[in-house]
Amino acid sequence: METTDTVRRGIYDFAAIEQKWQAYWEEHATYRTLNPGENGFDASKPKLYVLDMFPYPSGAGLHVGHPIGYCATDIISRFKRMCGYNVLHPIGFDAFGLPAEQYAVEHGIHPAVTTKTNIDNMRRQLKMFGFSYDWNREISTCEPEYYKFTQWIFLQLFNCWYDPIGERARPIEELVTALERGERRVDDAMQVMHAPSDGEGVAYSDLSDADRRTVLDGARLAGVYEVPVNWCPALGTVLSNEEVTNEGLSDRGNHPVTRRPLKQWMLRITHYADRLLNDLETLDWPESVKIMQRNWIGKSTGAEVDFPIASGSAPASESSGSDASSIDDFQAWRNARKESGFPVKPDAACIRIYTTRPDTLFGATYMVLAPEHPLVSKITTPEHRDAVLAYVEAAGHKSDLDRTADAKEKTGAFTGAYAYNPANGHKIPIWVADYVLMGYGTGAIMAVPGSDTRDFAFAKAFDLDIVTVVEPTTAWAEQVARLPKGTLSEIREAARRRISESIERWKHEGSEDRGKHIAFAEDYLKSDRGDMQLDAQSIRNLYCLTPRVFAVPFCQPSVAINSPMGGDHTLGDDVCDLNGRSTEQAMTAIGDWLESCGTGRRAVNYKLRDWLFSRQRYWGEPIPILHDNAGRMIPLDEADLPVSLPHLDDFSPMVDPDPNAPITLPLSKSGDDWKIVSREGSAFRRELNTMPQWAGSCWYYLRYLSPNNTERFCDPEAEKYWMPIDLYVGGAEHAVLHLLYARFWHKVLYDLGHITTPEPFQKLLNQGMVQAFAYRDPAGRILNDERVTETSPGKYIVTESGDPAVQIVAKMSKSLKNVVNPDDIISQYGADTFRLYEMFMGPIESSKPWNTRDVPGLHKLLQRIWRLVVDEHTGDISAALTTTTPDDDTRRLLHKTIKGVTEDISSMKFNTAIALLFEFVNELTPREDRPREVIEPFVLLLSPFAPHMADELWGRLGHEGPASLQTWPAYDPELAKDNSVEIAVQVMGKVKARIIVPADADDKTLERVAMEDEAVKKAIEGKTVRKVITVKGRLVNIVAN
RNA sequence: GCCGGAGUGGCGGAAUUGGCAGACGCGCGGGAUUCAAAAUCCCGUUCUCGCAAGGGAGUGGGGGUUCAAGUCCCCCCUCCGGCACCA
Repeated sequence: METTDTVRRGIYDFAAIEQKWQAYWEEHATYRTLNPGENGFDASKPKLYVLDMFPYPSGAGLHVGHPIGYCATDIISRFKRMCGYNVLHPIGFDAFGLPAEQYAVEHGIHPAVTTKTNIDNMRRQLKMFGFSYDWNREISTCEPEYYKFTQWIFLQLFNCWYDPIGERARPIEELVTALERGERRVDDAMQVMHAPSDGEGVAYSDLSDADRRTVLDGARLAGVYEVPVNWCPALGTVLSNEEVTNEGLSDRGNHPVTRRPLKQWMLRITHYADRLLNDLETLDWPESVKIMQRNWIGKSTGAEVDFPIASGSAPASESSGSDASSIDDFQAWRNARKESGFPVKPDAACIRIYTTRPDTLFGATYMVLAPEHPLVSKITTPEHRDAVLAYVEAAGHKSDLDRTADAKEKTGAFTGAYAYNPANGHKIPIWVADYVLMGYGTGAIMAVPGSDTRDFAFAKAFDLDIVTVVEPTTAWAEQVARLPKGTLSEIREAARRRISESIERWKHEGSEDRGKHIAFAEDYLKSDRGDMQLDAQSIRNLYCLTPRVFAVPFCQPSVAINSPMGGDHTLGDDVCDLNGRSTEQAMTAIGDWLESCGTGRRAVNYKLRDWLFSRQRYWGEPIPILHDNAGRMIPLDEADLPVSLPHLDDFSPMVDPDPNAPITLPLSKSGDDWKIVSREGSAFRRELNTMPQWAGSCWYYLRYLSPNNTERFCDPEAEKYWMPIDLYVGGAEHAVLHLLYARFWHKVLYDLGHITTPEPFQKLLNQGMVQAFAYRDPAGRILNDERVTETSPGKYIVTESGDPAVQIVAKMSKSLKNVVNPDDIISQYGADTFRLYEMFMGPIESSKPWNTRDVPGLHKLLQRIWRLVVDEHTGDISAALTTTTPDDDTRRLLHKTIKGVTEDISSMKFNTAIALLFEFVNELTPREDRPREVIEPFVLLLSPFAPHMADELWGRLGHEGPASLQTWPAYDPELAKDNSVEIAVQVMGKVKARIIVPADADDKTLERVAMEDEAVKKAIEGKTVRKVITVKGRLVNIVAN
């Protein structure tokens, strides 16, 4: 034992080496990055800003999934630094928000304390990996020095408005000026009219002070609105749409979420919908993330159409003043609309709908209002009132979860009221149903059951008319024809019944385009059940006649029919004839027609909702707003920032299982000295809501640029130099939340001239998840590796029972007890081994299982590299390390390795880069003579991956300073090529021989050498050579038969 | 249901974008070294038939294009992620 220790003095002591170099880097500020203007800053170098998504300081610390992205960015940073770049590579902590606070609540310690402890632990872990962060730029979002500027940005949002004409945010003062000059006016809902026509609206100067305030507050990008919000009783706070899963549970903690109307701070991200959508095109992001953002923004184009409510349907009501009006004379309404044009706000006598398929207007056979739609109570007739009220009541009580679960079953209630279809004057019933959402479009739809799946299902359930207005394509009909036989015979039978019932009426309608269908129908009735083939053409005919017999409607674009129908010619000249037009043409035609008639207009809609920005929690940024007794909101001055979070002993959220319990805010428990602000003799109350989790992370990448600037959120010179971020690496779970919010704030700051780039994150990379192996027993139970035994490679049994088990890949989870702690791995093998292992596991962007069994392989690599340089017995430089000139093959190997590693790092293929390091070591290990000329550059190649060992070896090789500050080795492209290559010779596509030829051998040489080969001769014996294909440097294929 | 991504040895994964499938690592087998073990070094390792030489099959399944397909086209299956009454 003792002898071993003394003899092997030169053993690879990773613990000592890593400690030594981490201390050195810290002492010498090796990775300190200078800003433009600082002493020693080299402006001639190109810049690179490499950013990791910063971590939440959770009590559990880092698990092995975190560092996989951090290793990747560290390798890139170190590599580019060696290539001569100024590299900005910072880190910090996302310390505010629910996870930190939940932890504090659960452990009964103040969040400020737990957060600090957790950050200290995480910082220790991060340093242990040897990442080359500039620790001078470390930030934490919960420090007042940081959130001072989070609050400052909030004030920017509060103090600006979105100008739809200039398509950018502008200071609110500029709106005041425009309003005072009369360039913009105000409508009767106190909304700014951005392009008022003559005499329209009210002049701002004519408004009272209170109204002026309402106008301005309504225009701000940050404002308070009463809206139905996601309330999570268990967390005691509201949540944004993005924080609620599609099961209606909280993103964090999986608690139920209910809807309740509350007055809340909203950020008007919807103004930026188009820019957030369009600018995605300029970004080098994974397509999947772009798609997710596009879907979330959910832009659609179509039209808004007004449907006048038919008189006689609305009851004479008790509160006549607010009652919906109605019209008696459809023609008169049309004429009036032609005069007035399409009003900005729908008048009381009509229902405004939004549709993406205005070309199907003639097929609108009924209308549906969302249960929350304000017109519901106004148009419902007395005899339907009870049923409708009951339905609306029930719909209101349904949680999101219930609504999702019942999605298949269509429910609804008839209001008793009717509206006129503006295209054909048909009187159509108005229903209430919860499949129409108040939050999208206008909260009302025209139902076109012939061309919409949901309307179709609803119409079938409630026996409403279905008219086909788009002729199905043959392709669709063929698909239907492929349905199981039973389905088809059902269609056939049902169709027969419907046709015989309706054929007389159809004839009577005298529809022109029904002529051909009627002929078909008569044939159909004459034929026997058995011999009537349901070919594609019959299916199309049947769908045009009686779509109801089908299981699903035809919803694709095609050609318009029945638009109008034969019997519709009562509308005089004002008919929009779409028949025979393609869906695309019909859209244009109906759009023009609607606009000329004043009954509709083209419109754009978004799924994106405004960002619900207040939280009823303690551990977040206070919102820098004061309230006066008149209900006015007063933004604080910049000089009053930060509004420090007051210390509270009881900071727990209000948790009441009753989803309608009145809300108490944690900050209301603070003393009056914080809550009440006196100014010039008046008392003001502080805003008691806090900002959400995401606020701090919306701009942290800007704070890194100049974290110590107390005057500004960032230094303009630094911003101009470093932005945008050249590489941003993090988990895919932030695809919409963080990445959308941050882009929004960034654009606002850009509009206001505070920063110079329209987008923050130029290139984005999602690292894959680190999973774990698990095992499934015959009963389907999932077990971890402690409970199974490997009997032979790939075969497992449950240790206890002997049952067979199969290996599967699962998420690491506390419940499975298969979470790997990086501290354990590092204490056993060192950080360099850990880094190499994580990078060697596979492509950075794909998820893959952690396998501790594989780790020693990478440790062995480092030990072998160590022994290439150091004599293990003496601790001196190995005697095999010589100053002799390397032979040609060795030099070629080095240059090939440099080329490969350089290219692989550049394209972030770290796993194959490490494979090249292995190959180099495999080749050099057995050599008695290892020229320094190849070993030294190799140590530099190792540096980004295993920085501690590289710096140590570099020193032992007799150099001053760390390897990580050296210049990246260059390669000679000529030397990186082989001079002879092995080429496969195929006969009819099968490899029959291998030949060695010069690397640059031309086609003729290849063919000649191949034909001379004995094995080839044998293979083509007795055959005629038809053709010889040669691929230089790759293969020869002889076609012979 | 819709939109993405993926399926390659016992395992993680490579494969000039149409050109020798399985680089590299793990595991496994064999050998050297050792009194022995660990460590180290060397050899082998897709499956299958065969003592061997050698043959056959093979990238989720089925079809196709091509001298040549893991890679391109059509159909299908499985897994993972996202969205989900968005009119």
